[in-house]
Amino acid sequence: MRPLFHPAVEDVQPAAILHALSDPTRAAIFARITREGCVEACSAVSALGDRVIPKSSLSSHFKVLREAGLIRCERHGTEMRNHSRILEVEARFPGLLPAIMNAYARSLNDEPPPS
Amino acid sequence: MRPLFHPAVEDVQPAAILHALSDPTRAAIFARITREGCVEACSAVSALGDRVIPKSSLSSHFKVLREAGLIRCERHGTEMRNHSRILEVEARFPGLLPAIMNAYARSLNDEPPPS
DNA sequence: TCCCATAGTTCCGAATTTCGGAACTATGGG
DNA sequence: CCCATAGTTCCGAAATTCGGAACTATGGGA
Repeated sequence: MRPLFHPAVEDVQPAAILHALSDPTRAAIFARITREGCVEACSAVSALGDRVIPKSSLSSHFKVLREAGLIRCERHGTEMRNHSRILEVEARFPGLLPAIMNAYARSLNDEPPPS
Repeated sequence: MRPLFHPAVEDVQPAAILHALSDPTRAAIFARITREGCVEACSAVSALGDRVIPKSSLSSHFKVLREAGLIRCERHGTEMRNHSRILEVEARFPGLLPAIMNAYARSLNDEPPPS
């Protein structure tokens, strides 16, 4: 397995970032990776509410985030470690990712889960 | 023709905004409406580079922007006037729209059109 | 009033994208 | 060498997007 492709930070496109984060599931995954520094792929499953996300869907979510330049993925043994590229992206597009994550946090506060 | 539906600002969702603006054409339309204050729909066609955007596509782009809460549309006679809701959205999600528009502006500077 | 031009919307089939189960591959440990 | 774990790929079904053609709404004449 050759290392996965990651775009150089100067090739990262706003459209790709917005598309990647326009999916709440991916945004939650990215938020978690950023918050925790490093997250192993499958462990993210159990953490996103109680919804079960199929492995194949998760795999493609990670691929979208990686190709958008939002995360860096490397294999360690049998597991995949995912790191946030937020600092790199922040340098290129100042304020973008914090604003997006704040917006999601805000809207989650506004609408607590329908209990 | 009854007035079009516009979401209240407190119902505006980050996912919808990111999805709407993840399309460069829509982002350009929104940027133009915001910059100029008010733009009539079809006049936006000629302004987006030299690419011809079919009327039906334009119509659905405006619809996506409107339903995401980014613009307000009202009919005046036979034409449609579109206003940016950037101030409302800014109040709810501070920094979000400026950061997105800066990011697009930045990436356009980085890659001038392939002449 | 009727007709026309302008401006947008709707309809609908084709192309593209997303979803997710099942099968497959990679890696490390007995 | 075989197995368990972790992810990826494949592929058909479902959902979205695209855009041409037909349709509708509005206002300005004649």
